[in-house]
Amino acid sequence: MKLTTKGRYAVTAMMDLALHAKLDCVSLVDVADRQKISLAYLEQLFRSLKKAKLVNSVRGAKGGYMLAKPDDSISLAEILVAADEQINLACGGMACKVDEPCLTHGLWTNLSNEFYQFLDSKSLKDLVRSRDVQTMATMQDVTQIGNIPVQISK
Amino acid sequence: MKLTTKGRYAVTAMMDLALHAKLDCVSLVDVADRQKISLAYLEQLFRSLKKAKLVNSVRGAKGGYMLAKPDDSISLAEILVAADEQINLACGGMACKVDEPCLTHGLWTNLSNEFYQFLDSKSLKDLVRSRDVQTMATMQDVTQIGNIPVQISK
DNA sequence: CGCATTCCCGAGTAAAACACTCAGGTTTCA
DNA sequence: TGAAACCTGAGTGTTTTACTCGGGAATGCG
Repeated sequence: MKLTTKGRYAVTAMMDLALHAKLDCVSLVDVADRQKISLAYLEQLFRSLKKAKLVNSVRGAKGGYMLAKPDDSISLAEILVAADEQINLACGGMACKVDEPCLTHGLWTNLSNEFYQFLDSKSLKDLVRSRDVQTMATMQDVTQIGNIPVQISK
Repeated sequence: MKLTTKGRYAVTAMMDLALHAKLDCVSLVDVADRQKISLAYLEQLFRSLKKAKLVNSVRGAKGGYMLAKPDDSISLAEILVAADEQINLACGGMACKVDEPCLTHGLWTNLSNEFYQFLDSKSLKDLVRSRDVQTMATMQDVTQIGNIPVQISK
């Protein structure tokens, strides 16, 4: 009943993209820097996100990643699933057979479904819009100015 | 985002108690048998459930366990928490400090709370009442007759 | 051209969590 | 007395997690 850091990082990184990759693509170095996530780990993570068609990539110098879809059509559930974070509380294997399911089998599948619906109803846009995310984001940008003095204008 | 078997077993076992320990206490041997769970593991599990005051125990021969409270005042959340199943999606340690929380910090705490409320709104009584649980339970009882020919009457 | 930058990829690995098991002890009923 | 049950701490193999590492391939820039 807990989230892996992979899932958490995936959401964080996607929010970072939503905040910074409006016009241009963003390099993972920047994301890693802003969100304090290991670069190598992020690269691995973005492989999954790309495979799930949530981000597009631009290779080579000045390359990076950007959202593959508008932020209001990417759900929290999608991101988590892309990061191997299966939203499935159901009983795996063990004594729970198809012909003789365990007492709680139905319970877990129902809960999983309900929970999935819930997470699927939250879009990346919703997340990014919240007040505290906005203030956090500007704080991170301010800190960034020291490192990257050029503001994106074009 | 997945449940441990410990949490699942805890709920299953509590449902078993709710179904069978109406008047008398039920031994873990019976529960283990009906629900196909290792006895030793169940014993360990019931330590936690007892510590959480969800069950009472009767020691010695003819002993066993019973619910410590009426089934409509035990929630799914309580059971899961008792089984060390923390309902907490929040970011643990890492780069997320109190003075400088990560972008998603608020998000996870909110989600955790919502999810907890949800699980806390489901009582053991609700779970046990569902149609498929009832049919499963009677099936298990029928299978039991071979092993324990005496029906509890008093 | 060449070289820094960036994405891309497979594999490896230390540490933690999980899902148990075991060996013994204590209490109680018959 | 002895079997049945709860009680307890410790141990252990397996799996998962959360990374790291070494190298490769594409691309922009001077």
